[in-house]
Amino acid sequence: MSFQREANRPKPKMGTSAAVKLPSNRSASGARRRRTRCRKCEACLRTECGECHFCKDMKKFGGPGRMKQSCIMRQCIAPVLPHTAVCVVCGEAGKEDTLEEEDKFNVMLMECSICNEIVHPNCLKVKEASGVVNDELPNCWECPKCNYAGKTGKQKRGPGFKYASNLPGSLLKEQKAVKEEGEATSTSTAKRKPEGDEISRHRPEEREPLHRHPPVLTPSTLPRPRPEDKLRKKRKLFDDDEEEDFSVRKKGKADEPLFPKLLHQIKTEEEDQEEEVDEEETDSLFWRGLERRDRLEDTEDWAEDGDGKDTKTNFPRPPLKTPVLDSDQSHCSSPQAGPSSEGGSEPQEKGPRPKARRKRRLPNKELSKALNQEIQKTEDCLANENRQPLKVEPESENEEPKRGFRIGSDLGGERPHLRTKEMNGTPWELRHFYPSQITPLGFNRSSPGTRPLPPRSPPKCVQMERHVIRPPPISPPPDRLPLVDGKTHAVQREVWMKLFGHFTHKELCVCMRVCKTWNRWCCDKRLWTNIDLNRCKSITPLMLSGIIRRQPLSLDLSWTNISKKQLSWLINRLPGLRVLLLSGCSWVAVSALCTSSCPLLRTLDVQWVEGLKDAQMRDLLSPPTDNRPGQLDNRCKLRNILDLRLAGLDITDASLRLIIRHMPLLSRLDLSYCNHINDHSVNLLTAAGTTTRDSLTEINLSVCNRVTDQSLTFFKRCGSICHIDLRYCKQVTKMACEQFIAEMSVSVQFGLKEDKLLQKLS
DNA sequence: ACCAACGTAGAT
DNA sequence: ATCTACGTTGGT
Repeated sequence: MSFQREANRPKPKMGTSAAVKLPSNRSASGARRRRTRCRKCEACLRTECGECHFCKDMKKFGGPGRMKQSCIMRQCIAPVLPHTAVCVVCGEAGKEDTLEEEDKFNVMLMECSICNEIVHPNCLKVKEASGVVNDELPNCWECPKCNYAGKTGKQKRGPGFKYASNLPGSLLKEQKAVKEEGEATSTSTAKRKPEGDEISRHRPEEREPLHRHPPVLTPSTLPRPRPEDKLRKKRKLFDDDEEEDFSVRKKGKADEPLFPKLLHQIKTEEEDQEEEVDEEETDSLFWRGLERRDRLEDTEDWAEDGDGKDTKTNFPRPPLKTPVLDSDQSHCSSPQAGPSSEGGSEPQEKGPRPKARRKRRLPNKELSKALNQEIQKTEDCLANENRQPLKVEPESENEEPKRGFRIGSDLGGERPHLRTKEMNGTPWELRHFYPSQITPLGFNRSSPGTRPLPPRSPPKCVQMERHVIRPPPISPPPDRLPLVDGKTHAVQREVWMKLFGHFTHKELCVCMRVCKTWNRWCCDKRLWTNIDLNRCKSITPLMLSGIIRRQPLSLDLSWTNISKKQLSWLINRLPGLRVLLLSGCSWVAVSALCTSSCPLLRTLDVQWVEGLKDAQMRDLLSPPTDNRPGQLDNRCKLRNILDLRLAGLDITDASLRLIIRHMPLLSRLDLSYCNHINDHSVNLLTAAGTTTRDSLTEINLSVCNRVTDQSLTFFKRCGSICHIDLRYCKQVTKMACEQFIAEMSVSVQFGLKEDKLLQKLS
């Protein structure tokens, strides 16, 4: 970046003809039409972030205005053809508005991603050849001519597509940075051993002494193994040509049979298939976590508090309001892609239209290649995972006893030292086991580390970047399941949805492979309010897009090696996120929270985050420093946090002061295993004039060895306190606890639920 | 007419 | 391979 600056200075005059030149494009057909934002997608509806490179360039944000690019947060997901676009054959605009769903395709304008020609499929003379519709982009296909000619369009970028990597904040950069930052990465990679080995030896942790203590955090070099070699081989298979085969294969097989000639159906199907591809992959990756989650679902309580509540609530009973539609629309806003196309029960015999074979073509080869690679990777991963037992140990979230303070489990969680190990090349996998096993408090959760670690390699950030960002899942249009004979199934979608509501995420993933309609239905975000990727070794681009599509209210990325860029990317696309669990992640990744905002976040778990100390806490809690006009507000980005989990962090009163000041709603605070926390800290939290004094309902100070009996006297000031966990605090006596109970009994009845665990009796 | 920003040539 | 700059298009 430094060099960029210099570059700018000179402001060489280069681009005279730049934008205008469309040589190759023009040759084939008329002028290339620039696409324009759809104005409906989530991205289009957003306001400028004011922080990205492009925003900073804008005059309104005090920049020079030279770049003239839209905010990276507002990159349209489905850029559309301009209204002025017309068919090169008949010279008329698209007429899809005039017809029914089924007929739209032939009268809508389609832009060829290869020759750029914009035509009405109906106006083409070559009807025999089939066009290949690109579902990624509205009104985009490979026209019959090009398709027939076997052109690949490789050389050009598809219309309307922007390389994410162009974006200044691109992962590419980060990646580089990371690399440089710690060469540990590569090292670790090299060292990394085959998963198999690791698996067998997971146990060790159990033996490890429960060091709960503030682990000495190692430098922030992230141990991110990125074994890609393996993948590499596979990828090859999907280069260009292969990719086609791949898609074709998929569709041909499963779908065709179902919906033979209907264009819509075919389209849909393929679309779905495509989706399936993504979804499947993604989903499968979710399995582990999902499965886990599902199991726990019934008992899970974290929903208790506001945050979790919503999340969980809907799950079982699918409220079928289709809130999502709007946003989705954007995605499908394009005439062709509209959800509407689904219902097609029409026999597609309609004459003249070229049979468009729907195939999901990525806008450009690069993209597709990248995507395919990812898919491949994912598949590999899947394969591996499937091979292994899906069992997972309960993770913090899940296990979390309703009350939020489940000490043992979470706390016991990972210790940083683990990380160190990883860095050294030790099995990253070990992490998985730690948490559950290390329960100093004695709450060992079952599920010993049965879970094998999928030998996944972390994805390339680059690839993630190039992923097309998709809007939330569409609440699938068909009200009823289309049948092969053109009729529809008697059972309505809502009923199906209720049924799906009882499935585990894993099961939903399976359902998604059944048919396009189920695929869509099962992607409904109401079925995915909680997405759990806890301990998922590698977060791939597909997973990220899968997450975005489902718009979860709760996301657990604990103990994953998610990168900052990925997290940032996610957060910015999950505006409604309520619960974010990042325990055990690196500070580098968590720091994404410093620049992204998730105003609705209620629960933040950053326990055992390596490298998270006072200074970092300050960055996390400080209001944006950028007060240029246009900036939203300078309030703390985490001002609405109710539940904050800081177990195992090396933080001091300095952090507490910030928390007290910036989190007025804080109700639950987990400071267990924080060795610097002492009576003075408690004094601060409960001092007159602080909001925490009245807002705190639960506090976890277990294994805080500097806390003494005196803290209990401070807690008497708290008006709402209901739960005080002082277990394993060496300096807290049982006597003091009993005294506390006795004194409080005048107003509130407390009881000792366990040794040094005070709980309000209600 | 004005603003936003697409798509790409050219610089790094 | 990336990133910047900008002519020009598209929308209002």
